[in-house]
Amino acid sequence: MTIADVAARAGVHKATVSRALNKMTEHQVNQATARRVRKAAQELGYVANAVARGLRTNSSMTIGVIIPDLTNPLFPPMVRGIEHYLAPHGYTALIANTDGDDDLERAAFDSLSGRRVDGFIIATGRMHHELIADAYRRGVHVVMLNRGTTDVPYSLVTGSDAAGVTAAVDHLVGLGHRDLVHLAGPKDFTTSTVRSGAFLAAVGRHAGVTGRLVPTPALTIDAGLACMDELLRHGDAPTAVVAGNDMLAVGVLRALRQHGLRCPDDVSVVGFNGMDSTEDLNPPLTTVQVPHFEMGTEAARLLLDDIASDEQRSVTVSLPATLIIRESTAAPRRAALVA
Amino acid sequence: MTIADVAARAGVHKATVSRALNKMTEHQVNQATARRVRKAAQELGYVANAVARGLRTNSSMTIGVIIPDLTNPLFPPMVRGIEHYLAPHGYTALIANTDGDDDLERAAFDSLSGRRVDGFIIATGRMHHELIADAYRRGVHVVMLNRGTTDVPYSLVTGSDAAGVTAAVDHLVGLGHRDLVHLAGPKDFTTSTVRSGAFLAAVGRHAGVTGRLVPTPALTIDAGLACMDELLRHGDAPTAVVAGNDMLAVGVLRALRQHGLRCPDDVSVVGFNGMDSTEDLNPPLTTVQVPHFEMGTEAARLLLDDIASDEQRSVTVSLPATLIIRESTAAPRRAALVA
DNA sequence: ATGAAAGCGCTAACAG
DNA sequence: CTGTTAGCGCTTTCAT
Repeated sequence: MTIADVAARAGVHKATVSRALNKMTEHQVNQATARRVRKAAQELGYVANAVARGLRTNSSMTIGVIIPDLTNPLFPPMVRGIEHYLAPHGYTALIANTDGDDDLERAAFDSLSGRRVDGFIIATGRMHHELIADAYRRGVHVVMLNRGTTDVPYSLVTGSDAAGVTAAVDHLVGLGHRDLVHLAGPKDFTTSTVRSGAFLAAVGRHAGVTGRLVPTPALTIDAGLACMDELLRHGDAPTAVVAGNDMLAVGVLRALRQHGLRCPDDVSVVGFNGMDSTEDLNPPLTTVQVPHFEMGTEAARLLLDDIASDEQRSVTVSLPATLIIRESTAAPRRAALVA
Repeated sequence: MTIADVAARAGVHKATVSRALNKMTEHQVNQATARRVRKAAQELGYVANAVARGLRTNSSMTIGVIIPDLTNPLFPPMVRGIEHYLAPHGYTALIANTDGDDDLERAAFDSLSGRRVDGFIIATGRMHHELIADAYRRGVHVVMLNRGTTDVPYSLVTGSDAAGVTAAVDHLVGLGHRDLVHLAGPKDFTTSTVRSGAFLAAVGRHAGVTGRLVPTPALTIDAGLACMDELLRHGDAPTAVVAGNDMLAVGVLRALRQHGLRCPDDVSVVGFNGMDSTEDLNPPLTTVQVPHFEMGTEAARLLLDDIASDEQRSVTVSLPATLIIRESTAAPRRAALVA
């Protein structure tokens, strides 16, 4: 079914059909004709060929979304947020997983470019990124999500990590903790840097409180397990740990259990991200809730605005993160003994 | 950058460029010329326009994937499996979320059809589905994933739910349970039907064991909570429940806690699906592990095969599900008292 | 208000 | 082996 079939059935020219069926141009055509055309289209079950339109208009009405790992519960809500905003605007998201692999990322980017997506939302985010610098040079529309790049002034949508970390530290100190550890995540993630800085600053505001930074090689359960295990082996354990994300926190919980320690009795743990499942962990995890869905919609809005106006703004939108207090944090026992 | 630019720079005709750059036709062109063309393309940073190619070849090299809820941990691994198979074959997935809403589903299907996807993988799955019947009539390539339709003979990829449920029941009965409940999920999901049937059959194989079927309005934490709460209020609780999925199981766990009951001491619980997080629930959940990633790759393989041969096979691939025994199941205490 | 004609970037016959 | 030509389905001037 093509536009020609509809034209034939309605007894008009192709161009008239195009005009009648297009929201922007339907006023240019006689009411009665338009109705006749729509009827014909309906009867034939005609669906406009977006590919042909794209070729002609040089716009595909699609957005490339690059995600490191869809399996990480962080990202699906963002993707939903993105689609939630795109769909009513007639856009579709092409989603590509990269497993954080540079080559796959490049391949995904090229593949999506070849498909002439109108812009990208990129939720990857090493700090230095050849790919993104390239894109910027070529004038490709991009909005960064979750993590930014320092190389290039693309717009960025994040959770307000700093505020979240600060709230976590204040909460812990308020409970009486004096020896905190922050499991910081990989050094080359901008989020890690921001959170680490906020952690140190927050700790510094409280007299008599020490805060240690422990980098982790990844943001995974295994990394959290390994790092906490290390700390425990050296008899170096703090009374409370602020994990860089919920996965690390789960790893910490496992390490504690393996060493016969209990949370929060022996060590308090705060997660980061507010994955749904944290409520049903053992114990239910105190965590910093980040508004992932809204981050997605916001990124999509920014991108579509940029595309519509064909400019490349450079704003940073930071959505509020809030501390959810559950059962993995309590007053320190060991500190009481020491005192 | 178009094919014409490359042709000019290499001093050959557009068609030659097309041939040189296309894996299928590059043998038709002189080695030296081909090298010259590739060099020119490289230097200009030429990326073939997939839209134009699609218009010409009437194939978009793109697959529509329809998912009810990306936030359900069940689906991301399937999506990754799909992409894992598609990418090396040059295909890209267009993913659409439907929230299980019929209208959104229709909208997604139409939108993807307009984009001329070469086929669909549909992971939705009410048993009767206007949309899918339509698609079948129109000769659209579809593979069903996770849940099937009874209306139309599309190929289907599932986990072997029946085997999983049977293993769960045998495990429970082996522990000494004689009174089981299966939280079955909505009646109009094929998975619910399959699991219910398997549950009854498995129970029937053991003398002196009763198995009750309790349908739930949805496969959510809240539904699990409500249904278990209901059972508990009526003093009607079994010694063990086989939940239709992990979310329901989490709900059951919460209901138990609210009634001051403990798992597995008072009631044993088995989940279904093997979401990652079930390992860190309180208590770690015994569950039936379903191979989601492989289901995704398998569905993609089936679909691409159908597309390549332009036929519509009608096979059902059922991938083995395995019982993972953790701490939410144990011998019944109450039964011992009764005996 | 409608029709005619051109062309988006590419591939596939067909010639040569 | 390479060039010529036509056309995929649509939108967009330009006429009328």
